Amino acid sequence: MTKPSSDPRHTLTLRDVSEASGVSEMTVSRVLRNRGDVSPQTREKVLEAARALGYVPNKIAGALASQRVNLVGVVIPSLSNMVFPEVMTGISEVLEGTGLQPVVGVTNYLPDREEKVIYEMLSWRPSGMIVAGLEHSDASRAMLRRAGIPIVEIMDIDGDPIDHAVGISHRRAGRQMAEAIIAAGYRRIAFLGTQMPNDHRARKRLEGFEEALAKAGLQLVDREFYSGGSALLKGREMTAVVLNRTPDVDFLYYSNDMIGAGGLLYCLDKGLDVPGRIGLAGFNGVELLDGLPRKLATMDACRLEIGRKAAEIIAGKASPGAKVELFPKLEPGDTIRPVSGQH
Amino acid sequence: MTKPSSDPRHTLTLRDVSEASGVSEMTVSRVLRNRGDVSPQTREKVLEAARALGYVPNKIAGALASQRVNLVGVVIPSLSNMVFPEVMTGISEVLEGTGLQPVVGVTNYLPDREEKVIYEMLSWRPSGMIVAGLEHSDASRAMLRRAGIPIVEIMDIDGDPIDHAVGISHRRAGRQMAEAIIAAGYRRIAFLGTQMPNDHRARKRLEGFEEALAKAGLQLVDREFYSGGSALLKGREMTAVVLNRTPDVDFLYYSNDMIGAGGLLYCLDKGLDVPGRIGLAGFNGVELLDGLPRKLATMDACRLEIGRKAAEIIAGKASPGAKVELFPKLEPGDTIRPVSGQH
DNA sequence: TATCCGGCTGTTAGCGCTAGCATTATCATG
DNA sequence: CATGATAATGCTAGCGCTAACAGCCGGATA
Repeated sequence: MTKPSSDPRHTLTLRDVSEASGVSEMTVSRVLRNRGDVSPQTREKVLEAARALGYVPNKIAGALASQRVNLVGVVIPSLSNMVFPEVMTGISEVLEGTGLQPVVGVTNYLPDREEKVIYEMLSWRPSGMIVAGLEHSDASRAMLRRAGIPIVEIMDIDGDPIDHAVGISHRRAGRQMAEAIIAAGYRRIAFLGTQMPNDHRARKRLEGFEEALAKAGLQLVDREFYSGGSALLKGREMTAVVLNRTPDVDFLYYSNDMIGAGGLLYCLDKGLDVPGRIGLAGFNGVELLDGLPRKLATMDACRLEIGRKAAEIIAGKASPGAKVELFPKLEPGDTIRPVSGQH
Repeated sequence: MTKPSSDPRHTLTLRDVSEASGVSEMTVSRVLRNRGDVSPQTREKVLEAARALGYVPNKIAGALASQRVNLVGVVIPSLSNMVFPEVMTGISEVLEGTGLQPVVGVTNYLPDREEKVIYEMLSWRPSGMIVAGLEHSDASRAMLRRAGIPIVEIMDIDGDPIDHAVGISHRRAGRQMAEAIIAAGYRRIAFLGTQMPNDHRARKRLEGFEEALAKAGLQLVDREFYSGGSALLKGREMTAVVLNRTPDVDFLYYSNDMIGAGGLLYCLDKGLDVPGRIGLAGFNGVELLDGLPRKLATMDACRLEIGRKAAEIIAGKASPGAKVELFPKLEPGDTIRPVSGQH
């Protein structure tokens, strides 16, 4: 009968380490978790044995026994649009020191997928969940509510959170941008954006935007939607379409910076006077814009801060009211002309 | 004594569902996992009860009991550079139907962090691991080797894999690009790239590049490095520096497309004749380039395909030799002039 | 009628670990 | 020297689930 330690294919357990170091499993467990009193000599012996064997603790068993899982589920719609990676950065930063670890799930803006992702995550019994947006299926909401863990919905605060919410008001952001555009004297304004029925935040921005236009007696003179493909290229194409269809348009409001950047490059290519003849604005405040020939007007979505605040709530470092509202700053860049009469 | 089901704060277990539906826990388990024979009536009853209670299975316990975990660890250096999200897409696509689920860990190009991430992941006993790159600490390699699960190292094949490797030869990619540049008649060539000691793939490309230059009796006339910040902006800045320091440079080879794009925008701003007076090339083949005023020369890194192939190996759908080499295609775009004498 | 078979359900025994004690060794105190 | 305090270690009993097998039942077979 070969001893387990002599079989390199055997999966190591605490028992192996305990046998190798001549102490009980419990003591090994204590050493490996840095919990409870263990004499320095014993500690050293155990650590030595664990290292020599190449033992990696089994968190599955540990989590089951201790009823504690150091995981935080993060459910977001996409990784490829530059906005969520930055949210993740904020989350990781804060979670770093807490022993908590983020686990990401991606929904591709599909409610069904979101439901599945949430179900999967909850089945690992995480210590908390961070979910993008306030719009979820009834089943998703019910699961999250029942889970008995802190839930933070992020990015948006225009709605009723399940537990906590950290974000900005996209409706207000749209309104603000519209007001700035109107104040700058633009009147024939078009919207260019994603054709995603489930991008609720883009939708709310547009609603706020149109609301403010209406208040000024205006309405959109054109609108164009896209889905899929290279955003920069799509921005060019849509801009071409709109400029062709509505030649006298004097402002292009994009639902995100990436297509806005494409539009800007197109306008510059065509030799249009920006921001004199035509103005442009996007949304998000992505780093990319810094490298453009001209800085696109945009609004920062407070992504890093949202990630941080959400993680703080999960980590119990902050115990705020249900909603935490952040306030994006409008950055006029070089693509909105200065307000007439005060330059 | 209140029954558990009457306490909304009680965490649900199989037992609750079993009591609610009047069958044994085992049968509930079978229904919920779709395994084994269960009569349609019983199945319906159980499903009904589970739904009514809002029961979410506990995978921790399930995994411990069955010794199977449907997780695949994916360890990558970064999420913010457009390349890994696409790899993830490939992985997810293939894993979709297999019941396996990817879990991402990010190392920020730090070997220490990589070691920690791998350790954490292995402690969840995943069914397989996909790790970017071939360079790891001894401890990391040992852990992976010991884990007794399929390991796939991706992106790079210039080296010795622990188990499997799927990727391209970055050395060869660098060489190929150099050859194309030389063939096009450029002679005063500069390199602009990341100052990351641990971006081994960028390093290998540069090595291959210089090797091919040397073979043609050439060497770099200038080089410039950066770290951090907005890549597009950095591309502009570095390009300005190089053009200023080495005015007669006639080709700029960038370590990635993003800084290459910045450089391209800068050159166009300055009214330089691209690709006549000066040529440019990047690396990766990111979508972004499609929207630029001129298409940057680049080499596709086969990201999607790498993700797919790696996932197939993990899922056991493919059982290839140790290494799977993919071959990137050089896309000359509009920033390398046509080879003299054959236009 | 005895036997077997396949469909369905239940029972038993852990998976590898940790909470919560119980136990022992060590030592200062009165 | 008994006593109690403290530090170090071990034991027991699960955590919630599933593999493996055992049992039961009705019907077909010989």
